[in-house]
Amino acid sequence: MAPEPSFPQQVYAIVRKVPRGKVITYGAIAHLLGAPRKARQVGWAMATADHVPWHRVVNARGEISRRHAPDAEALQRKKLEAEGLVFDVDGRVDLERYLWLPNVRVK
DNA sequence: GATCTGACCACCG
DNA sequence: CCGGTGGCCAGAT
Repeated sequence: MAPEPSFPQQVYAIVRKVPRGKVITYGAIAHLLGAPRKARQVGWAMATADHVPWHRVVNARGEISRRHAPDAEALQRKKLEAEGLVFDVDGRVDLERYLWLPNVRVK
């Protein structure tokens, strides 16, 4: 049996592929891994994640998820803005515009 | 080992 | 889009 990469590891692999100026949602990641209901585990994976562009991961509504460290929320927004993303007054981004999915290269 | 909590989402209304 | 509910699973107490 081929030792498949652990769930968190697969999550990291996807997050690392997210290009600059784009974002991905937890649900999208879980869905890509074939576990649409496992989105929560994606969050856990991110919690222990390191050396991954975690700031490019937002929730299903395009908003920055509430985290343990309040500072990180502002930091995440700052980084995304630095990559060209625009937040609305509600602190959300247009997923239709910024959501990135693998295999679907935007020209 | 039961219970609660948590970087969440899909579904329903 | 918003709010409530159920589900999933790992970590902490």
